Amino acid sequence: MNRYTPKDIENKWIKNWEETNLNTTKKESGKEKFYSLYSFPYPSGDGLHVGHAEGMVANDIAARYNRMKGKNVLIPMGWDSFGLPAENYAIKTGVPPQESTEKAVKNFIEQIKRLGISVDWNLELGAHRPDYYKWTQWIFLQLYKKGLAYKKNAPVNWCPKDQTVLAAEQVIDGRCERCDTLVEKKDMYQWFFKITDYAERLVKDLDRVDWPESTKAVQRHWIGQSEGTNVKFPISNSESQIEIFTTRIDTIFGCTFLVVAPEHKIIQNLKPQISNLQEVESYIENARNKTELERQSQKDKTGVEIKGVKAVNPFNNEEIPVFVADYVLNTYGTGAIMAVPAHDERDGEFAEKYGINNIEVITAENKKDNERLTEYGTLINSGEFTGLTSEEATSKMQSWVEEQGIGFRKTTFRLRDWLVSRQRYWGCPIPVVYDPEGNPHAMDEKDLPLVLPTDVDFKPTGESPIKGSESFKKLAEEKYGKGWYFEPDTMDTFVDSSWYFLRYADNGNDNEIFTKENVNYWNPADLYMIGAEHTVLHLMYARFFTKFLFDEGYLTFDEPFAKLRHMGIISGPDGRKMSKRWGNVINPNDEVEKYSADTVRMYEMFMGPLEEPKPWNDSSESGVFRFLTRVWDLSAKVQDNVESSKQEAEINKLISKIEKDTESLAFNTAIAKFMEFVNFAAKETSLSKSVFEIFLKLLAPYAPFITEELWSSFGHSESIHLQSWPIVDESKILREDVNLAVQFNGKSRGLVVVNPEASEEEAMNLVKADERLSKYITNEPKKIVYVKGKILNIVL
RNA sequence: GCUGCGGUGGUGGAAUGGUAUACACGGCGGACUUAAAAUCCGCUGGCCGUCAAGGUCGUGAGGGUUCGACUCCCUCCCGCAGUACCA
Repeated sequence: MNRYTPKDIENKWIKNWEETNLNTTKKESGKEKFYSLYSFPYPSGDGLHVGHAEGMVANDIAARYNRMKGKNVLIPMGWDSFGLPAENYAIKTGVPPQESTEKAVKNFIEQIKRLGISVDWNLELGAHRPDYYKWTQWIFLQLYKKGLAYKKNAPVNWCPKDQTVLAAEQVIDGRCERCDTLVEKKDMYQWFFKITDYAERLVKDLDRVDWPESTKAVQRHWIGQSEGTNVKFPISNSESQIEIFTTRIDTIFGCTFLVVAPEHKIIQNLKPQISNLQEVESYIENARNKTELERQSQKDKTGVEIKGVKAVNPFNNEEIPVFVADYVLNTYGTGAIMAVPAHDERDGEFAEKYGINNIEVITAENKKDNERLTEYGTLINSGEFTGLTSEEATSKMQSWVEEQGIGFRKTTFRLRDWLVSRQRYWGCPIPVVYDPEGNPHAMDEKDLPLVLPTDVDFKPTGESPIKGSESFKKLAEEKYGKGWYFEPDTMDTFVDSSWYFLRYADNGNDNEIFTKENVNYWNPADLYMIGAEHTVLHLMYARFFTKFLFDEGYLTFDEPFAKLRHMGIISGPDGRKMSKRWGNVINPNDEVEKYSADTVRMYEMFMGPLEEPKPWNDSSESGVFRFLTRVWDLSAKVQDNVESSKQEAEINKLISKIEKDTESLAFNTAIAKFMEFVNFAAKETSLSKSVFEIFLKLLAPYAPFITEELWSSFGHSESIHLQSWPIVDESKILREDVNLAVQFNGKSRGLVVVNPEASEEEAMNLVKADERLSKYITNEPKKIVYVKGKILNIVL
């Protein structure tokens, strides 16, 4: 028998599979479909990392398994290829992003092929290619038509280093998620998508998808649905009112002041009444200049009373002061709150500082003195509502404000509209043109794509580099007339990745974004593998787009990812996060060179549960290589006519184990079971060919190369990957005697070997006959618990 | 603080009500070899005990439910991740 030489074997089969179009997507009638989707990777110049490999291999095992199970399988790949790294590289080196991106893509494709991922490369797409972004622009136009894409002047998050605005979701702890620079607030005229229209559905429909609970929880939290009440408080001596939002209307008798956000428009309306206008205005000016981080991290609450203005509590007609304070956010609720210092931590803290009084209106049985009760309880000091529970009072008070016409029940969300403009070059151009007066006009669909110009200077200036493009200017004037110009901003790259999964099956279709037939056949994805870092942004935006296209009648489903799993983050061998800084980065292609692609695939799956974080361990990896070598060596023992009921039994048991584990993505335990089988088979003097061939089929999704080579060495001309998944033959599984654990009072004392169908009496007789066990029987058993084939517990 | 996940040998982990530690790594001992590598075989949770038979403890801690608990329930501790003035 020759030795296992993976490099030659693997390269041979990569070529062979390509030549025979093995991975071409098939859509045969009468078959179920399986869509195995890997999240749109950014084609970085550094190449594939172990996390990519982990997710892609999981997708590939699922794809190959389902193919053998007789399904039509789609496993595509594309590139989230717009974005800052390529542009920054261009600024540094002058290499156009088009060029560096295509180079990186080429490298990615080679690496993915080398891992044996059965991607259909005919369907490969890239966000940066005009044949793709034509349709990104098309979606923009559809949103625009429905009023869901709009332009407004708003204070936005501005990253001074990247020289662009950021979405709320891209600001982490007041810093730019990409470069960690402190984000500034800036008023700008920008494009938004009205994702807030979908807030309720985005929360509710999470109940329908098979996703990790943690990911759903993060999305729910981000969207932040709260049930509450809007109530209008009249202003004394004025027509104006301040509308507040509260989730605790039951505490309204304890409201001793109102607070409005510094940006609240009511302040402008009340100006003539304000006696300390200068103080109020300087506070507002001050708050405006604070960065997001400064506002968040200040420990003390600050604020100023708006003197000369009093609000009236509609429940008890008492006059209360009004403050402006930046702990109230203009972007949430109505931008104004009723403050109840006795039952809210924040209001309490503020009231203490500014000497405002406290009225307790809620009590509970076990409440201590001086304790601030923030939970529900029973109402006190609340007029006719006194004595009611918080729940009862909430419902009565809501009815009352509705009757009075001064308020209503309201569901409020934390989610804000999605700011999509970016003042950068390497992104999808926004398909909008301005007339000489500066009014925006949507482009006509037939004029798409609006192609990114190449005559630009990449240096960032705070405005899009596209502004300087002569060709862009010329194109606009030729098409629309003198003085017309294109929108120079590009779209957030998250727009590109919000719909790519819908395009694969129709990639290259220049007439429409996709055919309904294809898109609704393959989608939603049956397995979406994506890093755990993408829990809010991409997933929420993609769900929004899908729901929009569903509403527009293009899709028959409104959740894009039926089943989603994260791959656990792999840390370095030292247990630290892989980073160039620590020199602990494992490059999957180096590992392929060192051992084989099959080894890297199986090791990454064997490390631990797919979703758990886990450290890389070089010597464990060599254990997987050892396993594959043992598989290879086993083939030398294979003979045509070996009759072994034991081997038949073992392989049939293995079929159902591997099937169960593969379906539940428990790849680590599946591999352990392969190893157990090999440990068994290695002890046999000869191995039945039919048994070994079943083994190879089971292993094929995991280790596609070695199995293909051995399969072909047995004289098969058709690929192992085109074979059907083996079917368990129950009759071959031996009803062997089993070890029955024997316990006394729940303590294990030994075992007896019995037929799994043995009666309790038979089992007891065996125990009595066994000296080492019978010695424990000191008196008549009080109770005997017998579970066939598992346990015999004798209670004394 | 809140939300979610987790805590099992020297290490990665297995077992979701039934012999805790499968599988693998590492370690120890042995075979083969001039030697090494590779390969193969055996042992490998702690403690007591003659390396025996056997006993005993043991899944973060403490309680509970059960014939029986890593698994279910309660209280608490610790770690990781996300999030944070959201009214």
